[in-house]
Amino acid sequence: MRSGETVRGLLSREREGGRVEVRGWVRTARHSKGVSFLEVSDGSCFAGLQVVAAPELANFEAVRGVKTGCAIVAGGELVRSQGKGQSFEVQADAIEIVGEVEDDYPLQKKRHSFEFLRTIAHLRPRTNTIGAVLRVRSAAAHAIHEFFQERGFLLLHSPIITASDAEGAGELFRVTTLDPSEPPRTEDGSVDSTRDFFGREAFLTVSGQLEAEIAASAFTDVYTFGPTFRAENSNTSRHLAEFWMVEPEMAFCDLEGDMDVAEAFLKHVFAAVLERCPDDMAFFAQRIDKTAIETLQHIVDTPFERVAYTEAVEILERSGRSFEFPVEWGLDFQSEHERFLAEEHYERPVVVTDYPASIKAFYMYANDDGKTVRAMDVLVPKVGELIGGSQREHRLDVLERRMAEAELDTDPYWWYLDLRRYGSTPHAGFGLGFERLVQFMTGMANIRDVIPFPRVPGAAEF
RNA sequence: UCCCCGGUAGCUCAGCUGGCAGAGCAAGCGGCUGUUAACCGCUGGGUCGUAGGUUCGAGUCCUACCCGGGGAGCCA
Repeated sequence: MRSGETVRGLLSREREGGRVEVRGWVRTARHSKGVSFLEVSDGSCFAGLQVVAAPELANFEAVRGVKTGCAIVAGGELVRSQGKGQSFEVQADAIEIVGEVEDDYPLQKKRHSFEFLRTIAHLRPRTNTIGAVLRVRSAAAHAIHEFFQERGFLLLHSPIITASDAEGAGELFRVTTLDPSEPPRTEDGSVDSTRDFFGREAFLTVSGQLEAEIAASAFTDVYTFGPTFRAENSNTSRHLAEFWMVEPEMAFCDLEGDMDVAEAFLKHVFAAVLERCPDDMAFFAQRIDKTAIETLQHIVDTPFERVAYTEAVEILERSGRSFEFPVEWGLDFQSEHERFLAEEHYERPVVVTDYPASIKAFYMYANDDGKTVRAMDVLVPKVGELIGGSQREHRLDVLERRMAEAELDTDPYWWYLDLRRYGSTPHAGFGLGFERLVQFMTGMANIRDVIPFPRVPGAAEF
């Protein structure tokens, strides 16, 4: 049952001829008295393969009952198509109806709203749009591993369950095996976490960065690519409670090296997807976002601009534009500011560096000016920030001072501080939300439609 | 969490200043010899999100709640 060729393979053949077998699900069926056309998709590519059934088939009457959603295996000669719209088709000599479809199959041969498709997440991968999204997602994931592996980065499997709260920010999901109705309690009445599964409080990870820093202190260049979790009650088209993050970390590396890698990384992933998913990208350009392909190609072809935060503030102030939110040194950029810089001022991706320390995390390397840190954000046209990264503070005394200023309890970070005691090196890394990357590549408006099974506040179906 | 918009057939929607519940697609049945989201004909299909209220009469007006979408904040 596994010997068949994919639709992708059959359609990419040089020439017709030979008996082939195609297996998949019927996208649309057109029946007339003397001939039936079944368009079969197996998910291997955007296009389906047309199967032509004639009355000579032993089960022609049954084939006439095949409709959208049926699973079939069709064998026959691969021939040049007489009709328009496809190069090859299969002139069937046998069609096995493997899985029938009940009358209430919800997918139709027409456009559905994405809201509706989310309610049938078990069937929506069979649609044009979600199918193309998930192929692009897979190709992008492959390209990400390819980029780092080719450069000798070690893949680190950072833990999903952690006891530390990276950055001290973001709401955490609690991991516990205690009975919520009757947890063990200490003498003062609070929940006794020492009797929980791990003997302490535990949470789902919000970032693999700190663990990646551990690994970079042994393997030099490492990356993580895994799920992360945020229990924020934010209900937007750009947030998920469960999402995937890419986080490289490099020892003996400063912010300039970090930016070099980030730029090469984005160019590699976009170029790979454009090359390997041309039909899917053409569909996005046609139906979702007209500029989808040219936007990615532009980023591949264009060197990124680099500008310090302080200079970027001056550019915004001199622009003469009236922004909804104020521009002032010390304030973080709003989306409108980021988009102005990337879309209108530079008309290309721009990396903004050296942000005020007050708006960035405690672990970022402090500049000598006493005001800024070695942080960088990659801003791209249309969406703004795509990557956020920094050179890390590797000087123990400075790091301890910053943690004190941030009023962080240093006890849970004893191992993180140890790294600064034993062979500390300048190092840097960045983070990228994988779903936002897929959103950017495809032009999909809602992040819930670029992950197979979205988890958001109030919804974890499927 | 805050602001705005919405919820009518399986899906996408129309339904006017309150007065008999509608269309297209899908489904079922029939027709059609090369279709391209095929086409043509017929048929079935409704707790108008939920609960109250106003009214002779509510899909329509009012209140609360639930769900969905867009935006904001926060972020990736």
